Amino acid sequence: VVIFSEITQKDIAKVCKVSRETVTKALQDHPKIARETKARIQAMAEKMGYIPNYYARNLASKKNKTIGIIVPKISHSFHSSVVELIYKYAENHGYNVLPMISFEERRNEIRNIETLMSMRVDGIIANISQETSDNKYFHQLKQRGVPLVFFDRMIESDMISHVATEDRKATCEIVSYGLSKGYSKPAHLAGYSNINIGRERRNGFLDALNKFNIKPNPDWIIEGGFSEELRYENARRLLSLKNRPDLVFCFNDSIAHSVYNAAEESGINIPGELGVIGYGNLALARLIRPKLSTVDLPVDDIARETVRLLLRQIDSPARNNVEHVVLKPDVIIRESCR
Amino acid sequence: VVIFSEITQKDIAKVCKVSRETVTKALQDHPKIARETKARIQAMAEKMGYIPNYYARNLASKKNKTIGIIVPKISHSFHSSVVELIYKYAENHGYNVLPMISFEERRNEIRNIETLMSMRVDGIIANISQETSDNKYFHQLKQRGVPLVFFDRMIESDMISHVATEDRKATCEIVSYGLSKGYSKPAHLAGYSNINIGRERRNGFLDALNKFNIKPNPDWIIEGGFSEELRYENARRLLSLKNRPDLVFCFNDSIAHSVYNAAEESGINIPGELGVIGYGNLALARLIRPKLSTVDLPVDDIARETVRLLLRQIDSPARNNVEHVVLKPDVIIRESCR
DNA sequence: CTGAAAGCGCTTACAG
DNA sequence: CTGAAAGCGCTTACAG
Repeated sequence: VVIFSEITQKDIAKVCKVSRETVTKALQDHPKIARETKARIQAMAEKMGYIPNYYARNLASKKNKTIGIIVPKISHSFHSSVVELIYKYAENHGYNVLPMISFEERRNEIRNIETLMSMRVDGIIANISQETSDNKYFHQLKQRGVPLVFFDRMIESDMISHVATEDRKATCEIVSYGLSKGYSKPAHLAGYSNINIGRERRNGFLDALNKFNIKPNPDWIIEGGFSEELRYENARRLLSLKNRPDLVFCFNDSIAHSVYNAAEESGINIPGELGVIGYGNLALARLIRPKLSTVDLPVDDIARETVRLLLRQIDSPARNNVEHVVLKPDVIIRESCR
Repeated sequence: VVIFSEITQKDIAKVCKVSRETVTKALQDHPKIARETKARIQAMAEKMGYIPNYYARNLASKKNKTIGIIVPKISHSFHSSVVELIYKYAENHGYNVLPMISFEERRNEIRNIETLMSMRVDGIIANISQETSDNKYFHQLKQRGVPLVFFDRMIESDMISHVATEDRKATCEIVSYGLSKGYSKPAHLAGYSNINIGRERRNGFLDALNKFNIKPNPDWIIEGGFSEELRYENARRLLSLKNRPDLVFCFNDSIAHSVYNAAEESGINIPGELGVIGYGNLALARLIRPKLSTVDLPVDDIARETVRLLLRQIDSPARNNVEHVVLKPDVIIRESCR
């Protein structure tokens, strides 16, 4: 049986011989409706397969209990994990969540913002695309009074809450560890410096060099290139330099993995001739040999704090409560530099 | 500046000194509005920061151009990849997509279905939870005329379109390969048999045994247990049997990885004393040693076909066009059984 | 305890 | 080319 026409409260009202409004109230378990009437109406609604119209309800009530998440990708374990956790935490607080993907393109990100605005979501959580280099559109959100929290990738701002990690410090720590093990020619396969995480990790790297009185060699710092091909190409380029570095700090573990491949190709031994350090502690870090030293991000804390900051803004919209949470990542020493 | 009140078409109409309806039409670039008026209204809307109300628009127009996706998880690379690709393909066809997560619980899955129904989405794509053993709620969707397509995990039905893979055949092929290499005591760490993929892979395993005239040993078939702990426990249990199998076909690559760990623990050599076969071709399959023989799923094809079947139902709702697409996975022989 | 009134913001024929 | 009318399905005070 195909039910062609949509069943509305009006239909139920007609069958139950009450007014439309009574149906509304019975369905929301309103205290002022007679128990018997309520039961009758609810049973009938169930029987008729009534499902409330989300749009009509939200339009009339002006409540939606919905938050949006914008991420550049979900097919990466960090992103999918955080999105899943945010989804879970937000749902536990009674919110629907709408995940949107920007595919690392600013154009899509803007479209996502607009879609979520048009949906009048109660708040937005965002992790910016690689192409994003200002907060123009996100600031508009704030101007309209839409609660907003950044996590991970962001353009830092006094106006916008965020949950970040101490990347600079963790990087300095792990690179210092490497340098303390006797490596003296450090290179960096870097992230984009327009985005906080690229910049922080780069600065942490430079901090460590500074601590060891090593002058950074510009030839040994290569920015960008995250596709499999580009990662490999950058690694090869680095390793085929006639003045070759003996330690590589990589912006993320995938890049580190490409360095492994390029090193194997060139017959360079890790960690003997080349130390390698990653970032992110992907599953692969424990699987590749030698096991990769890297930095572990507190995924669960990031998700939980992000939701907490957002709900706080939603619950007390009057106060302009911008909060910046900075979480501590874990340095994980394995076998790839010693 | 915080914009407290929402800007509506009425506001624009007042400023532009035209009627509300004219604003509507100007904004949708209606051909019957004077070019000059249109431009004036559009400019003003832009200037005032007008963003249409999604709910009002959908309620009034009865169009939404939105599809929902329900998956049990996104923090697994197969799921996150397929969801991301479906998202992309659907978006390319002009659809918004709403991904929802059931967290492997039927209760959540039902709630997701209801939410999407209340949103009157144009169609739903689903990958069922581990707890789901009938199509009761999904059939209701069909009864209401909501286009629906299953992919990967599903309860097969003549009433519901789906995109599946030839798991049984691929499994038989790869297990036969293992048996042809001299292993003779095959075990199976199996998926749940209430769901197609668990059943198909188990049947493929049995087909292969049958081909080689090997009687399945019930002690060597263990069903379920997907958490890291349970996987490891099952693997240990299997390997500590006094009559130990010499080949294990695993429902997925993660389980195979646990078998590696358990084997290492017990000093059992792979592939010498124990052959291991996985399923899914996760990134880890190439990273662990020996490299894992496994079956690769055509993720991109799955996503594309799923979207295609759904759009077909949306575009011609009158016909009851149930279609079943079955895609061919690739057997990938590496080093874990020989 | 029940219902009539007013409205949410937008769209779609229709008339002029 | 522009606007008045009717409506989408639901909710929220308010009156009785």
